[in-house]
Amino acid sequence: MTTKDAQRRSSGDTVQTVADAGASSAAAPQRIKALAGAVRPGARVRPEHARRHNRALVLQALYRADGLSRADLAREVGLTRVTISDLVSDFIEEDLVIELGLRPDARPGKPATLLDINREGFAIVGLDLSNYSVFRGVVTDLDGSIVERAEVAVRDMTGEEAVGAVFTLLDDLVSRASAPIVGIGIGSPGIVDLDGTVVSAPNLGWTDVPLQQLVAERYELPTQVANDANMAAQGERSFGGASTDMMLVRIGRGVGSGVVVGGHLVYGSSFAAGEIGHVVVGTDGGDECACGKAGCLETWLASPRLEAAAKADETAREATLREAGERLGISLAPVVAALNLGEVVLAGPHNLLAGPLLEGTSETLRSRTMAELHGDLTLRMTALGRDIVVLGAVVMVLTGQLGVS
Amino acid sequence: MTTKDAQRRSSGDTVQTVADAGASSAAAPQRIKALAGAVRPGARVRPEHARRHNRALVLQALYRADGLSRADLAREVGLTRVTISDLVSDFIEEDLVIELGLRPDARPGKPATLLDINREGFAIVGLDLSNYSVFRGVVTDLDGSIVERAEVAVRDMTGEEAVGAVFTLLDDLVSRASAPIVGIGIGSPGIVDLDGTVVSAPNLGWTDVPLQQLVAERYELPTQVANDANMAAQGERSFGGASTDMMLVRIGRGVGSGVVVGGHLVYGSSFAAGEIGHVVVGTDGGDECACGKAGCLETWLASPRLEAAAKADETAREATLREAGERLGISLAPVVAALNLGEVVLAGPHNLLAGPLLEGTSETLRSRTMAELHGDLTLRMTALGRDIVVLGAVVMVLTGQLGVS
DNA sequence: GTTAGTTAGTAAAGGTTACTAACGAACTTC
DNA sequence: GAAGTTCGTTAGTAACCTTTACTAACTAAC
Repeated sequence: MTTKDAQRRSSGDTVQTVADAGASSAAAPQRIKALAGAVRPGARVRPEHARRHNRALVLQALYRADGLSRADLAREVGLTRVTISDLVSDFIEEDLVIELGLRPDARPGKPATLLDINREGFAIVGLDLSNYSVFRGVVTDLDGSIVERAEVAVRDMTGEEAVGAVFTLLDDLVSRASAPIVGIGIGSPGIVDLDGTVVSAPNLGWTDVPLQQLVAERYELPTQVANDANMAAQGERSFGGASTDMMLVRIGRGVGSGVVVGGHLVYGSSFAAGEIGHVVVGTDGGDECACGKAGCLETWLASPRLEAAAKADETAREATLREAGERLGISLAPVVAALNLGEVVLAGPHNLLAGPLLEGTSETLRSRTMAELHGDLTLRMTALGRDIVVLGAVVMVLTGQLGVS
Repeated sequence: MTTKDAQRRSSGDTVQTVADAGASSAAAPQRIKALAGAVRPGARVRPEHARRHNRALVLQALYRADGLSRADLAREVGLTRVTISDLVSDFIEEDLVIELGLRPDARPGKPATLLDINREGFAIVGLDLSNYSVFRGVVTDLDGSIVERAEVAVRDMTGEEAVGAVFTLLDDLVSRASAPIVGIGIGSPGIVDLDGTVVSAPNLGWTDVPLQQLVAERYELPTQVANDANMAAQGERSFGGASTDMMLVRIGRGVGSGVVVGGHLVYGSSFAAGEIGHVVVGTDGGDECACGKAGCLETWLASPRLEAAAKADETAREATLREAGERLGISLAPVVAALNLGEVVLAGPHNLLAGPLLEGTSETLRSRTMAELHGDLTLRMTALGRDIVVLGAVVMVLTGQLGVS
């Protein structure tokens, strides 16, 4: 098996991230090679690429429904029992899959050996840099269950110093992980390109910061950096059970969103997809915005305004929140129609969003689109709360390294 | 080679369409098996699936840049010269690729044998059912050059009768094709699902008409049926050189669009993506629409209104057209921002759209989004004119059967 | 004119992958 | 206890792409 491993490892493409999982962890029984070097779209397929794809399918099936046997997997994935056995034996050798024992059912035939992903045997580190006063981070297992938390205050930090804060936070979390780390996911504000370079994040004073590369090299771990709202959308997709055509709208100091089409995140022609905060809403003016225009979505929805309104009397509070919701509905209606979205999810301060605002958005969306044409549209709050970005970061790592989501 | 061929042909998945290309044409030297039975996403990869993928890559490279040698292909695609030679020899046997002769250059080394797709050796049939008074059809070669045209009047035809008109048109075109037909593409109005069933097309009185299946069985040819605006977007992508993140807006009796994200057409959660005609625009009312709402995009932009305005005096004409354009811009702005589109293309009556309307849309889009954030946005008319839908249908066939676009 | 170096394309051999066929193991049902 | 069923493995095969090595055909330079 040693030669086989060496060959498999040496072959293949350059990967976005530098190192493989487990390299920095003594506890790792074997490297995880599940998707190390994913098949790039549009590239040729060699036998080992096919193998990787099939490995991902098996992991995905195991991840979704635990307690499957090899024979179950064969039926589910469409490969033969022989091939599945071969793939599973690889996984078991890497400690990525474990045998749970015999299936307890009373059925004819030899009892099946149930398998599961070794969900607690590996860790993932997720970071959320979107809050202006604090960077938050977590360590989770493969299920996304949070096992460690950490924060570092960053108020007014910018540039190199902010990068240093990321390292401080990661140093802490990585040292506290008790299982081999599969990878690091980081949700950053601003425009982030496909290589995980933060093209522009004004609040952090970052311009063309190759954060993904910096982190990957420092920790020798596969790293994914992406926009915070996009990561939140990923998190909602996997852990919030959102549909394959959905939009996640984050409302906080600003307004951002992540758009998922056909199960895939949309990046856009210059990696700025989801940046809807400075779209002008309606044809009747509005407050002046920091960007120079008037009536931007952010002027209606940014949390300072909503919080101020919330402190007013009950009637004014409700009116302001409902109007904000209506404005959101007005600007989302064309997007919902054009993409035929099945679901729109809001994330942000629950006390501000969950009441009249959500209702206003919902009613406006319905009254401004053709519901009968586009089928049912679900509008709801996320159930993931504050952890939505870090969980999204975890999903990005799971997807990138194991092909699982 | 015979056993090999037989095996390759017998294996494989069920295909959306029933028959392979060339089955009904005596002139076909061999079946085209380029992509017959495309790899479904999420399904396991067997060796032959990988082969199909690589075949598509080679064809794609040849399609885009003609005059490539086997060695060029090897460099381009990333496979070895040996493998490329093997793939190319298959293509040549199928008559899908031809040798052009030696490269004329004066370079060191053995002169290369240039290859090209046999662009004139096969035909594709494309139909456009979106006009309310006439079904249009064409026969093209693999380049999309139109070699035959046909029409059939369908004013007030609905239901079975309209299906009959499709058959009449196809009978004519199929009989006039002088080369083996690779497949049939049909752009239909209304909601069309992934199987090519017209879920709903009110103008034609169609509900759940399995048009793709009907045509595929009748002509024993691979068939693709999709929404007309979506097909137009495909046509603009391939033959109009549009970018990978774009939107094509068709303005005629109604307003429809096709959205392309990351190079892929968006279908939406209930196959109604692009249906933006009945989105309410602005917050200042508008004319009543047949759908019951007021101020729908169609009330501002549908061609009867524009034509009426065009007959008025010059000042009123320009004002109406510009206002219509502005309304389009208002409703597109959120979509452009959310998806970070690089390009928006208009298709429809040139005399109505190309002037003040386009300008109004362009200015409105710029003034209501953050151009500096989203990079340059191109807004333009299509150069494909009336043929945009039939050409899109041709692209769908090319993509579906040869993996080329 | 000869030699060296380069490029194109082919041939043979080898490794990986997943398949089919067949079998033993372990259980239920009659 | 015999028969049937299901699980997982073993053995052998087909398909695919690779590496290595070769010939053919050209340019460049001495």
